Amino acid sequence: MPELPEVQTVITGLKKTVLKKTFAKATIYAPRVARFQIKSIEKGIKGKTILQITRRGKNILFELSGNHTLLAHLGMTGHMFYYSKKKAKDKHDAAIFRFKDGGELHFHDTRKFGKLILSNGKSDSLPTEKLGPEPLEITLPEFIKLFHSKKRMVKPALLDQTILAGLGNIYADEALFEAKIHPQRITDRLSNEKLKALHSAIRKILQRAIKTGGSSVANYVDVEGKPGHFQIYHKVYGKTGHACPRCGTKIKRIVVGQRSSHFCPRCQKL
DNA sequence: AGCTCTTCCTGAAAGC
DNA sequence: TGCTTTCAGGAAGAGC
Repeated sequence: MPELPEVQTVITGLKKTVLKKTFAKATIYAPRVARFQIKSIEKGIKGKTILQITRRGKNILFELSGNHTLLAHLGMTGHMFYYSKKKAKDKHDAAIFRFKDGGELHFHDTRKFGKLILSNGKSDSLPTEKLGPEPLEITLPEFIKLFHSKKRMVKPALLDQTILAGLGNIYADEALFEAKIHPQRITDRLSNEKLKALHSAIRKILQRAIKTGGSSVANYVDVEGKPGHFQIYHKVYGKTGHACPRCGTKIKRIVVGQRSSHFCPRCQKL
C-alpha cells in the first residue's frame, strides 16, 4: 500500500526513466481510474513533454509542457512500471503511456483504486488543493497548533489527508508506537510534549522509509522492479500477538475508524 | 465538526 | 481437497 515513502520512491524511479520524455500515445483501460475522462486524457496528453515530476501527499504530479499537470494516485495497489520497449498489456494495467522514443509506462492497478487526472493548468482543479501540509515540512509549532485545533481520535486524524498529507495505515501505526500514543487518544488533549514526540516520530519513520526505498508489505515494487526493504523495520503494523520490541507485551489489534490499528497496550496507554 | 457505515475492487487467507 | 466467505485498505460520500 503506497504511502508517502513508497510514492517518493516511485518518483525517484520515474525521474530516472521518463523525465523529459514526450508522450506519443495514451490508452486508458480502466475507465474508473481515469474518472471516465478517457478521451480527454488520451487526447490531452499526446505530444506533451514531462518537464518535472513531483509529489504532493501520496499523489504523483507530472508537470507537462503546455502548462498541464497529470496527477497519478496509486490507491491501494497501484504501480508504475517502465519498459524501454513495447510490452504487452497486463490484465491489470489501468493505463499504458507510450513515449516518442518507444518506451512505455504502464500504470498497473489490480484493485483499480488508483486515480489519473489531467488538469489544464488550473491547479485548483486538482484534488491536491484540499490536502493538508506535508508531514516532512510542517514545523513543530504548526503541528501542535494543527492537532490542538481538532477534537478527534489521533489515528483517524493522521489518516485524514486534509489534515496531514501522506500517511497511511502502516506509518500511522508505526509513528504512534514510536511516540507512545494510544490510537484513540483525542488530539486536542495531547500534551505539547506528546505532540512533539509524534512530530519527530513521523519525521524519523518517513525519512528512514524513504532512505530504504519504501515498504514491501504489499509486494511493493519500484519502477524498475526492485522491492523496498522497510518491512523489516515494522514494529507493530501486522504484528498482532508478537512481543512489543520495547517491553515484550503482546501487540494488540483493534479497529479505530473502520481501520485496523496495531499498538502496544502497555507502551501506548489510553 | 466528527463519527460510523458503505462502496469501489481483487486476491489472499481463513473457515467449513 | 475444494468451495465459500471474509478481510485488507485509500478515498469519497451518505447519514446522523
